[in-house]
Amino acid sequence: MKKSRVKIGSLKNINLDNNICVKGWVRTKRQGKNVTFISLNDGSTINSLQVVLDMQKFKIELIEKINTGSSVEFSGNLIKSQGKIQNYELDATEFVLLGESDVGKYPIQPKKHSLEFLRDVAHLRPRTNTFSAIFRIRHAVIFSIHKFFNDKGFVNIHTPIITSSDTEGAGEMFRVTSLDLDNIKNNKVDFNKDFFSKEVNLTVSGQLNAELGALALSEVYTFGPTFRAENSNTSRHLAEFWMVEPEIAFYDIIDNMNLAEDILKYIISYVIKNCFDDLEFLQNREIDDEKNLPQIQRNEKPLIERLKKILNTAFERITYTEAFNILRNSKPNKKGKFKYKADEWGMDFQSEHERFLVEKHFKKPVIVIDYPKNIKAFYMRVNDDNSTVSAMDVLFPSVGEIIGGSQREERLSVLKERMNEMNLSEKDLNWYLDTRRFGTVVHSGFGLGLERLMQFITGMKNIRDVIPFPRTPGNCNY
RNA sequence: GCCUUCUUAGCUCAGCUGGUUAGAGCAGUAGACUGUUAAUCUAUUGGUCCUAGGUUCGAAUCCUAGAGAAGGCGCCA
Repeated sequence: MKKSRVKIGSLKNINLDNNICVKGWVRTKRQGKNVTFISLNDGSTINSLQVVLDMQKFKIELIEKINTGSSVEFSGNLIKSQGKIQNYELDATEFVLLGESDVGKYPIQPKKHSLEFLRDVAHLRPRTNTFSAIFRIRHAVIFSIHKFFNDKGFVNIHTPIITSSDTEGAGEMFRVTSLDLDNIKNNKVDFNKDFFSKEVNLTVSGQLNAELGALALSEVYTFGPTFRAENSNTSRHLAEFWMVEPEIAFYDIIDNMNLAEDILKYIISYVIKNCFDDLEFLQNREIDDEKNLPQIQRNEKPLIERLKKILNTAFERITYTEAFNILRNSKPNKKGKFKYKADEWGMDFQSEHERFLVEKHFKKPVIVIDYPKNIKAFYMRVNDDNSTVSAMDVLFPSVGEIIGGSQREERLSVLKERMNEMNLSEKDLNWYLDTRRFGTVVHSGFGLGLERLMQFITGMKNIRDVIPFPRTPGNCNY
């Protein structure tokens, strides 16, 4: 009788001395004269299963074909382990080698690889402990986001990936076309002949479409890929990344801040509860990694403590003007330590300023609101002072801006005026303005960068290591 | 896009102010040993020193250009 497969992650719920079947990929093999030990992982947990092969029960030629990277099905008894590291192990009675692996050519060796090298073999890096942990956590984060919104009665709206609006000014866009680019007549592109009869691009944000949903369904969110063709070469930027964008009718900026703080805490507490083993692994990895760094460059607290601290900390909420004054009067500013001096109200904060506020001054997440209107987008609601808008940025330690959002401008005349100021075409956005023409309401929303949040939760320093297949300038493999 | 640094074996790295035949650990291979834990021990294979020019009697090492990578900055999430 063929036994059904048990995932290695569920073995802790199974009684010892049960006969079971497991399938997975070999991490390491230690072959001996009497017994061979195999460390088997199937991706369900960071803890690989030790499989013990009694050499007298099997042909040695068959055992020799089992190598790092090969896939094997083992059947046997789950028994108490004689080893010190694991509580139980599989005493194999039979096995089937499902897929061989040429260990001389398999790039993932049973040793520590650099993250840079693993990026080059991104198609195989999920086979490592680090990346399987990260991708399990990523799943938990995604799932918790949907659960958070679902439990609150939000409706998930799929906003389009291909879009004709390039109004947001959120960055350079990727052009989408079905034209034969090798045969353009007169070097002049006629978009009337293109698939959509107009110029279209990959979306940089689902916000404007989400607003349409909010002004009908009250509470909505989009969660999808967004694309920026900016030539950004940093450890915090991707050309293709995932963004969560809730949009809520009848919410003002205070409600908006509360929602942002709530969801971040919810996600983090969900991950601590459901991915503790993986977090612990990443925490130890980080500690190990930082041993080679000078004290100043190390994290003050281990990963899990940093996450827990977020849960029991009320985020600091300040206005742009308050933040500006703190920066202007700060020591580094007076001593000229900032690369960009904070001396003129209206300036945009640079990452060094954000880092000072979060890491040095308040030592906790900070929400900055009421930014000068000149440095913010057209759809943000103009405050009564007529010089600031009801924008909010949530700043996190180490990753910086993790959320950007605002109360939206619901007054048709003010919105039109702002679009005029910024030279945006009313005609192209008529569909958007209709929401203000017919039953407009106060509403708010924000965008949460999934990968930025992932960086904070996993402690990974480079954003390319928290997404399975990173897209960056000059890099689109796999 | 800008600034800085880096590129040596499959991987992680050493290689001094230019000087003969470029080294180590791991992986691989052969063997030994063993309830092991990234097992251990012995032996051993393996190199377009990123690429193209240049300087020099002589270049992994110095210079120029290019490619790729990392960190920082800007744009932002």
